[in-house]
Amino acid sequence: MTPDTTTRTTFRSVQADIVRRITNGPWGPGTLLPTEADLAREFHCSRATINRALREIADLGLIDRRRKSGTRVRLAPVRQARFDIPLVRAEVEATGSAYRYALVSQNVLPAPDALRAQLNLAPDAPVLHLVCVHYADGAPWQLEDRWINPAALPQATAQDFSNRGPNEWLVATVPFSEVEISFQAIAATDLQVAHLNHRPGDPVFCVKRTTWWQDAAITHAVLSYRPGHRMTARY
Amino acid sequence: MTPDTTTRTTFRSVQADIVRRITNGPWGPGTLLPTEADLAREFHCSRATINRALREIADLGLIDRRRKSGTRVRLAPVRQARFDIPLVRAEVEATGSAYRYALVSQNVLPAPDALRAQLNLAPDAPVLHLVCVHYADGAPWQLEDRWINPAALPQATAQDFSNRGPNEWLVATVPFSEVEISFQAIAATDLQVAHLNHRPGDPVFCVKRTTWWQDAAITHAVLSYRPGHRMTARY
DNA sequence: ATAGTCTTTATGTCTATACATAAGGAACAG
DNA sequence: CTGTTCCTTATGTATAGACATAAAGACTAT
Repeated sequence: MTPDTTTRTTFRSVQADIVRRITNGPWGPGTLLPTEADLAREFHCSRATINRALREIADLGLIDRRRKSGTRVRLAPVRQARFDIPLVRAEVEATGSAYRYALVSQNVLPAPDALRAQLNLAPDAPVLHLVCVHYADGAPWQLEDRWINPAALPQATAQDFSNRGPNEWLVATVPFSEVEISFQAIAATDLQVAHLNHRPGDPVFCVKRTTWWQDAAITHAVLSYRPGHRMTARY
Repeated sequence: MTPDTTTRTTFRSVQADIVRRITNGPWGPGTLLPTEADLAREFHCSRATINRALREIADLGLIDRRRKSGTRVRLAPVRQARFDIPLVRAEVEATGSAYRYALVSQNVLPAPDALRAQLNLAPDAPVLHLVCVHYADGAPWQLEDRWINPAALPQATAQDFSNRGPNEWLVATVPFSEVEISFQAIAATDLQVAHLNHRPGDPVFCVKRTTWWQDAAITHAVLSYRPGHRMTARY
């Protein structure tokens, strides 16, 4: 248990040791940890090193830190899963498949009520609606049902999306300040049946994403995947 | 553009400024950023402050940092979504609902082939199989279909799960070194129809989680949710 | 009791400095 | 031309010391 003094103390070794004590050692859920100063003395290192170790452990969700109260092991460790959200092109090419893109439709129309609420648009505000399909080795991979707010992004209306997906154009063009992303299972609609090899009512894995820039909603997209798609993370 | 010198320079302000320059300013994709030393001079702060700001921006996935080569804005920002994975109890109580737990069945049986592959078990290895339901205000919220490897966790067989969910027992009892978690949409099976208010074939949002401790598979769980469930994150 | 104020304390952050380490690039040898 | 060695450089990390800040707890006046 005595820290090694022959090798240089690194924040990673401190971190690993503390995590060990929390997960299978003496510091069970609810335990109040020693202060940074005490730990620094114990590990023969500076407080900054302890601070960094503890800060990262807190990031993982294992401990809670509060000024004056100190550092406490969480009762229920709120572990977080991190999912990479790549561009579809990268996602497809990562599987070793050839990527192809196709634009299905593009038009400007008054915003449907549900979308108006989601993007906080004025009544009768026009929106740009795009439907496109992303293919992996010729088979449909993802259907992109996208709405862009032309009030926030006037250039979008004049843009040509026949060769390049709107998402690729957006990430390269528009900064964003906030994104909300949600995963859910829905029953296949006509659009998904027509483009994704689904049968009507099939379970479809779907990602809905809304993006804002400085309090203005930029775009909302419904990305639905081919049958059997999973989104995986390890930690 | 000149940094503010009247107020104290904080790594957060540096960070915000640099992110601004990347997202809507002069530092487009592929740009090589000035070195930490140069930025420290520009922002009138120490290199440690710049380092922390850049390190966190790299964590977000906006930039790539390499020794000697320097810091470069990523071509395709690999944004990551972080999802909290709370205990069901916490998840339900966070919605303001009353949590209730029920054990549906508990028995030891030979592992089905698919599970044997997933957990890397010996042929005919026995596993503990549990089915339980988590309720929010009396309505079913989540169905937990869990398999525990008694070879890795002998105490599990003797444990009483009638009042406390296996997940709560597991997180409080077993450390883990690795978790794989995946989200997908499946068609409702008999089990989900019986316990979750689904109709047969309905789309069900489902989370599959496998947990290892020191190369031994501990447990595998299929968590399926009530109709309409979404998993949401912002960043 | 109760509300407001002060003290104490643990974490949060910044600084200056030092050394470690990965990796690009130049110099060199074959 | 090709591979090896060495130098240089940007990031990575540790340290001591200082001050900032949130918040618990004590103390005080009503």
